[in-house]
Amino acid sequence: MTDQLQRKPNIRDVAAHVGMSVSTVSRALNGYNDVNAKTRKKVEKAAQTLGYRASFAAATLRSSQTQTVTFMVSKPWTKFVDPFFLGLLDGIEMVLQAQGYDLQVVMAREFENEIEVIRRTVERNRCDALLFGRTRPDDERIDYLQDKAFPFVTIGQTRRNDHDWIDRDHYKIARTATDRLIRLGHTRIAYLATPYRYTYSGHARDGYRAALAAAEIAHDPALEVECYLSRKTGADAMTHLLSSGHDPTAIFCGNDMIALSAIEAMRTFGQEPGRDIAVIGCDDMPMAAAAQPALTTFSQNLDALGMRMGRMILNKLGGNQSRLQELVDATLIARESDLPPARRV
Amino acid sequence: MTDQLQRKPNIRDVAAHVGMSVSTVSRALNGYNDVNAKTRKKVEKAAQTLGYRASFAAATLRSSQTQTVTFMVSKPWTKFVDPFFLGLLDGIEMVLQAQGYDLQVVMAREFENEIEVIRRTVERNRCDALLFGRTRPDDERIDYLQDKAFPFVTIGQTRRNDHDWIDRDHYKIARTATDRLIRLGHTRIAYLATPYRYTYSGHARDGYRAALAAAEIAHDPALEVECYLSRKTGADAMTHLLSSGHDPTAIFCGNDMIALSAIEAMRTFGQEPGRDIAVIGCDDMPMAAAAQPALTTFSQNLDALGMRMGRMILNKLGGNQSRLQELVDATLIARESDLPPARRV
DNA sequence: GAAATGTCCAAAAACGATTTTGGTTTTGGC
DNA sequence: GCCAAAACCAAAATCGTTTTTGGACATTTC
Repeated sequence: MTDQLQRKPNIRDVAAHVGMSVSTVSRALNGYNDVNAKTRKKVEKAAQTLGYRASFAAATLRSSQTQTVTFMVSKPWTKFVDPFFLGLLDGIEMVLQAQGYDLQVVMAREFENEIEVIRRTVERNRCDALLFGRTRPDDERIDYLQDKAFPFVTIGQTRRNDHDWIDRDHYKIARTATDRLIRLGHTRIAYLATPYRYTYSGHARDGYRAALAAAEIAHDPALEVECYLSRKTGADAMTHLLSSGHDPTAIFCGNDMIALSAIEAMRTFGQEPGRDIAVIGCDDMPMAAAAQPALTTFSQNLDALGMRMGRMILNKLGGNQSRLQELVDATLIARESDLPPARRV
Repeated sequence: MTDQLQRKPNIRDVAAHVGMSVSTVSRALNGYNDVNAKTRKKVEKAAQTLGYRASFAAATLRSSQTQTVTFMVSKPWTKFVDPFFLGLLDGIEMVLQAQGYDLQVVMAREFENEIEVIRRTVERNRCDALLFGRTRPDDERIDYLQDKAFPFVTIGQTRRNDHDWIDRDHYKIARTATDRLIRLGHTRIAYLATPYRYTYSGHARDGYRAALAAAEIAHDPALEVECYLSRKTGADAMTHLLSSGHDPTAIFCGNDMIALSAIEAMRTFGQEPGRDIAVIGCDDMPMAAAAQPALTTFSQNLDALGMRMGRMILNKLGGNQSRLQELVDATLIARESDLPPARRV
């Protein structure tokens, strides 16, 4: 039995090398406690020198555990460089790998594809748990996974909300932003919404409306405009508002992309952000700080969000049955784009 | 034999359901041609109604094929929102899935981690091929994979360059940019380099120097400054140049992040990009077009790059032994940040 | 000193597919 | 109508682990 094998060594080779049975090697390597410490050392050493690693397929087949968590990325995230994305993964990965879990990412290029990607992943048993975001009020992915009793955590809520999720508090964000604009003296405040298909967008709208109601400002439906995920969507919305005579003096935007796009459009009307129209965004993407004027927005602590999400899914995998739901606060980052209307003079 | 099974159906259930042998079902489902078309239809239908899908682990174990390609993301890409990244994956995925391959992404959070992540992935046989970028002149990942004869394609070259890669032509990019600045009348042209640890950075430097040499402009080493991957690195470099009296009238930056950061710094010296100092970047990230003044830079057609990369790896997986190496051109996007020094007056 | 309790390990049975081997039917050419 | 070739299919071997079962030995307890 030479140490130099042509083929990849398997567990039998290791067993032969140390002169013990296959089962002992397996138990030694997998940290069972009914194996002598000395034996374990010996086995580990042998595995090391032989360059042995357990076959993922074989281990999974037998134990039906993959030690892997899958994050599914949906179309909008694949197309746009959302700062949200990579920082989040970083946080998740950090937590998972400490417990010996791998993180892998798969992509769904079409909306219709999402459920199919999930099906394949679950039914072929390619991971132990799923993570994904962009939840909708009625989300068939969640129905499916609940039916299969497959562990998952989402970023974002649903109408029924009877599952595990983590979410930023968009209601509070919108409420805070709108309150602030009101306090600055604005009354014609527009809301440039992220697509309503997503649950969080509705929460933000509720926050916006609640702030108006609390200040006894009549809610003007024309000042609520739904935007989409193209680069120019904020500009379109802004152009619509300004050319239809609804002239807002302030806008709260569902995200920074919309805000920056809207700013471009308002300039073509000779309106200057932070002087003629106050602007507040959300997400604090890199461009926000660099923009002229610097954009007032809401931070998102991605590493922290990711780590919390990672801990939640580990919790699930550990067998915790209870419902896990976390609402995360964002903090306002006051910069220069939201000065009061008084400044105009 | 009821159609409603508690456990997940396996291939035996399908076989029993259609009253045929397991091997026939397998061959029918895997597209072998020695199975009657009618039989195949029947089997597929049965699989459909039973909700059967082949176990990934079992199939991989037996066939030692995963039908999966892994893209490894390295630290800098995980930390920064590099526009490079997601668009690229989109292109790769599109090509792979058409041939029935899955794309998955794994992350290496530390530099030292990269080789370990690759080892685990390869040795546990979790995929059929690897993709990764950020190659260095001497890259141990490549040594390892060549030793194992494991299929891979990189984004970027190495010193030996005896492997399959795809790369943007950074030599040409730098040459074009520097030529252009020279033609605009500049002679004190600085190069704010991406980290030299990466191969492409050296290529760009070579292009920069070649342009200077061709115009018989003496090469001033002080005008070459290496930047890193932090957000402020371009600013640091620019500050160094301006405060040490090396005053360039033009700069070519290894990427847009460096360029935009440098612009911030030059403004604190009262220097205005596109008026006092010409600036050319590279990558055309979203911020580049939106900046004031809009940044002259080089495009990168990510979908196309990704698709080409996908085709290359499929080629490899198809058994093509020949060396695959592709150099991709980028086109200059002339905007406002690189006007001639004459404009100063 | 026997019984009970632990500790450690070997043999063998899964896991669920693919692939090999070989046998039976169909087809087609003469 | 016969034979060779092609088409089709069943049985069994195999991939490399983990887990179950149970046995051997040492140590403690009565």
